[in-house]
Amino acid sequence: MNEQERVLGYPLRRGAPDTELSCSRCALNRICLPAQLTPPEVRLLEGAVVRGRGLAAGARLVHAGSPMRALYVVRSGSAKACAITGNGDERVRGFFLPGEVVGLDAFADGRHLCQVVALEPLRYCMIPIRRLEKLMDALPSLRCEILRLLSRAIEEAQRLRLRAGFSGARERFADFLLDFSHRLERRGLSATQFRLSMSRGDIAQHLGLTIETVSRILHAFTREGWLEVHQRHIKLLNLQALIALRGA
Amino acid sequence: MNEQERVLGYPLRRGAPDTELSCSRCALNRICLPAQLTPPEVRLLEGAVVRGRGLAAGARLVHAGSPMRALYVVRSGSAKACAITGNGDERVRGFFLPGEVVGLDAFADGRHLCQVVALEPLRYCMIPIRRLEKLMDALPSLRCEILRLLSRAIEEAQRLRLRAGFSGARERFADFLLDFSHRLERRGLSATQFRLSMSRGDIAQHLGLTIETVSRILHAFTREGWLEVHQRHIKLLNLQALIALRGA
DNA sequence: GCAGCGATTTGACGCAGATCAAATCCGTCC
DNA sequence: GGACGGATTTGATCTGCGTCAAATCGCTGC
Repeated sequence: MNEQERVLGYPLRRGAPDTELSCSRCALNRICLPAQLTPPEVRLLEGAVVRGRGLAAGARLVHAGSPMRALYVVRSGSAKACAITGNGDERVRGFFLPGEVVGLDAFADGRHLCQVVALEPLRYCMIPIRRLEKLMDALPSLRCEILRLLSRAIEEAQRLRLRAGFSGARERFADFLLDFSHRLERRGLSATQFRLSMSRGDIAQHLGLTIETVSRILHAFTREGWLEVHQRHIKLLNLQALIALRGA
Repeated sequence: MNEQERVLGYPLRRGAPDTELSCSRCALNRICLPAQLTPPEVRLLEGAVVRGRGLAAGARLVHAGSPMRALYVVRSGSAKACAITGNGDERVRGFFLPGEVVGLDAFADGRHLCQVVALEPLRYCMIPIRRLEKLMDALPSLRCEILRLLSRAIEEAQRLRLRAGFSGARERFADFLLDFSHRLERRGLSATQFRLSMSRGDIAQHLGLTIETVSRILHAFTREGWLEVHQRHIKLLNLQALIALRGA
């Protein structure tokens, strides 16, 4: 399989030119923003969407502190959001997979507080914020969808916060793996075999652990027969064990 | 000073009947929802606001899993939001002070995922969700304000998550005290002398610590001359030390 | 005033995970 | 191919905070 055509395992249709821009025919449209919209509404949305240039791994999709110009949606590849601390080092706040919306935290004061960095070659769509506002006036269902997305992000952040506060390293890591697996599955990819697009350091940051601990846990899970690791490739062998560990 | 008139230190104007319902004359209107609205817009909002009955300490403002019927705003008193785990025990997600909006996390699927419990006698306003939606159609600036609130809640939750993952117990506790102090100050109350309306257990839950650790840290801070404690009353003596500890 | 009970404090101890250090792996550039 | 540098693994040690246990405080009702 040509690696160019399977960035993060996401299949690009051969012959579908990259310049094509149609939410209705996009393979992500069940996951992405238009999921709840009627076909005529989707057509209005399409008119507002701009296709971004591709980004190389390591390039920034949004810069910390930059004014909010648009919402972004990952088309292929993946990215991480990082807050920058006073000392200049970064804290990984989260990861974005295809179909996920980037930039929701910038409504608060019109600026992006995190930088968003491509973890691998990244393609994306964007909806300029002015057009989005006009569209929200015209389409109450789009407005609702945006509210839902924001609300879900709150829910998710709070869940992660409680996880960070209350569970041990193994639980957190199991939860991370299961969450990643679940998100891939929703995109029609394998829930049990995948490549982690982020470094051990990024995972550790995200979970509030050290690199060493992440490495040791991975080793421990392997020893227990719950998974196999080869570099960044993961094969989950015992989902039940991971689910039991995470708790409910 | 009559305790009835100073719930959480928030002064109720004598002679202002509790049945009064006017956002424009409400002492909280610089903090609450209408902060960004023009006077005519506020009048429209007023028409949608319903005054809730008072709640006794320990009573629930919203029940976990109940359908979202309204957004609530604390008028006086304070409350905590708790997630209920599979085992039935609660995890404190956050606290609400006068002027703060309760229920934003319910947009995601139309149900409240947390219960919200009064920590002391509580009075509140509510905006039925149907009316709110109509108002958002009519008032783009209200829609923006709601987006801002949601976005700020994401930001806050993520900040707390990173805090839980990366800093030690002392740092977390200093951050908690400073946050509480800051929120009181915004309400025109003392930033250095206040009563914590929640139990040590609630604080511990919220910070991902144990009761014993909270107690010990309070003791340690006292020994270092940074604050004085008498039951739930706190007097901060050295804000700079706390700020330095929290980090930036 | 006193009994009773939950909330809080204090002390002793153990462990999970951080920290420090060194070895090894892997991709990349000459 | 060989050398370099960053990423990852592995090992040894240290420590902050959780856990368990007991004492003390402060409110409520009698």
